[in-house]
Amino acid sequence: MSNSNSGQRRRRGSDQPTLKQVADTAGVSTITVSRALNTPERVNEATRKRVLEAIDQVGYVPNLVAGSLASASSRFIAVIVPSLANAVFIEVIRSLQETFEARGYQILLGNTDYDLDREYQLVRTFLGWSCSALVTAGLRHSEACLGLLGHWDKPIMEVMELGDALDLNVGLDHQEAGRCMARHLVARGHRAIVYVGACLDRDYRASMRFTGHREVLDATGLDAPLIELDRLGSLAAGATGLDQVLADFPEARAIHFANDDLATGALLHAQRLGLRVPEDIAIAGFNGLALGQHVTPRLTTIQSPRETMGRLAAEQVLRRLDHQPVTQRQQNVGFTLMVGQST
Amino acid sequence: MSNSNSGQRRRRGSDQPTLKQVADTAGVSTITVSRALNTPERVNEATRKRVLEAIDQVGYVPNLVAGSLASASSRFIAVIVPSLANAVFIEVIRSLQETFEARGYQILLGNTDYDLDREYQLVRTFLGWSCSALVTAGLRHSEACLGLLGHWDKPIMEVMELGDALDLNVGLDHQEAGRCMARHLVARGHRAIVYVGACLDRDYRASMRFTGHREVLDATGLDAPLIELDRLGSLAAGATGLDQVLADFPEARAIHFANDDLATGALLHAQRLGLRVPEDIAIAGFNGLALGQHVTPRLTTIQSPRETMGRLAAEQVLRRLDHQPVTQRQQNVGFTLMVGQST
DNA sequence: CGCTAACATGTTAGCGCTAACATAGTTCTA
DNA sequence: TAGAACTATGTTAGCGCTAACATGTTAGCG
Repeated sequence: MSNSNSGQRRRRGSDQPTLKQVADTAGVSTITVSRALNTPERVNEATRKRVLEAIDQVGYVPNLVAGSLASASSRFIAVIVPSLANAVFIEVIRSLQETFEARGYQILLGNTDYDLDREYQLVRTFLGWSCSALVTAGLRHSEACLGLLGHWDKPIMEVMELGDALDLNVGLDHQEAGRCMARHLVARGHRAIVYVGACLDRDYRASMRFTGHREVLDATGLDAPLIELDRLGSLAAGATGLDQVLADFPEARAIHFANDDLATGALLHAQRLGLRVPEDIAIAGFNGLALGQHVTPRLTTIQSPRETMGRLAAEQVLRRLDHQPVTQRQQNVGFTLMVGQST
Repeated sequence: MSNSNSGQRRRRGSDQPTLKQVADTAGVSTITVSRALNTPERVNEATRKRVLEAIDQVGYVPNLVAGSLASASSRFIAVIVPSLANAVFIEVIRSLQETFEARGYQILLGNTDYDLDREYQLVRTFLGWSCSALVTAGLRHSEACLGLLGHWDKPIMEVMELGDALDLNVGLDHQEAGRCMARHLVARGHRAIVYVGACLDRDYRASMRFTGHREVLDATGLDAPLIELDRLGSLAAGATGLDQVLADFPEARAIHFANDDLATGALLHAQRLGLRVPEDIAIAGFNGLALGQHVTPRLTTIQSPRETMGRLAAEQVLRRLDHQPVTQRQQNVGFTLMVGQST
């Protein structure tokens, strides 16, 4: 029996004002308040005004959790990157964030630390939050992760590189970028060229660039020695890289670094060692970070359009969320060789 | 009348498996499945195993939105910073994220772009997500924002600086840091010292450092000229800053920059101009970014313990969330003067 | 003036989960 | 050996909101 009052359970929940209280204050029903907030064009202007006043009056803050449960979707966009230590991802995140936030979406940031199992866990968690879309850096995923995403019917955007994508794809051709820089070095007359990467098994985009690099050197009849550092790209690692090249390949006259952090670290280290760049050793990087453009000699590098990549990716996803047709599921943002004085 | 079948409403919601289906498969009630996931120690081991198998079997992914609504709290931690362009905040975010993620909390990142109104909007949104705690960079908030937070009963952590905090506080004394560097420059024998900042109205911590700087110069009987750049700290802005000092204060022999980006930009620009550092002009920064430690001459700067700050802040919040007593509501993480060759 | 369409608002029934209370079985204590 | 204390699991009632359907009201039309 419903023992009407005595045996009542204590309520939980926050003691924040709810839609109901706003509705009572404004003298309308809860759904009208809901509509005044979410689809204002469907509510008479006078009513809407009354509702907004009531909201102010009672100090109402919408409970987005409840809204998301009822509508089975949140205004979250899951963004998964392999690292927050790398400026490249930060810049992509920043431009994704700007574009999404302007449209009322909130980014949910996940960091895999280059571990596909962690990616799977993050995807699981994010699916649990009823995200509106997923943006992930890279095309490689675990089987388990693919299993989850296979059932999912919301937009999936894979950024950074181009290839066989699950859904949407915005990026650039890393192998071609590697070829491009190798061609430049060869054209400069260099013959003894070393490629220096950091953790290429994890940063597989850098290893794709090495593949392109090697193709060109092979075709030119040159050796393509590789030095792999066991810690991720940083200025300090770049200095170590230079030392290692000098020790292992004293004949080397040019170094193609996997990224600008390494290259700049090496360049600054060369200064400390009293080596002339590019006369004694030429140095090239990849990414086009501000850093490399401020050192003397200016770093030769490849500019990856990170802002553009983030913005385009976000716009593409937003288009899909607006049910507008997406004409190009894959977009190549390209890259630009920036010839500095370091080669 | 309840027309039992014909007039049924169509359901919405995702077609994902729910707790109920797991429960049926495992032959237990939903609450047991819930407990097996959230408080496993309260479920018999054999039962728990059966439940976990059922979860695998049906491919269940917990709906965290529903869970949060029912429990009136999510495992979100709101983190609000003024900028993602500044490496300092990125590093703090990274160490917050590591510490929180290890304990199963997810960061909800907000970027105010140094705008207190945007901070208010972000706080509103985040409260709507039933966050477990709020971490914010800085002690300054709008009235409206304080109004919202006043009612809120969950942990609030203010990081970066020290002062009159709402709840918890981990940071350093920026005014003292400014004094420290000014003392160093004076001790080095410099008399004509210029402070160069960027958007000091927004980056008010930098202006606190200037206040400390001026105090010391005042006490020494020296002028404390200030140059303020109208764009945020970057290498390029630092170069501009140096140019401006050379133009406006040709007698200047030392520049105290508001941060390392500016200082390093100026240092690299000095190299391009053929100026000797520190003989022609001494340069000092603030933050202790890796960058400044790799240039030649090595930058004199103040190391702010950003990793420590993030970790301590997160640990303090976690302690509060675990209902453990928090002994120190305010923690000073201090700073270290790092004397390089640039002064 | 009756009909339809468009608009404005309301009623109802959950979304999927967990807090609170309830109940059974088991171990321990006096 | 009664019953207190503990363990393991279940039942019930929402959390606060919105989709779907329902109803009322006004405008437009021949």
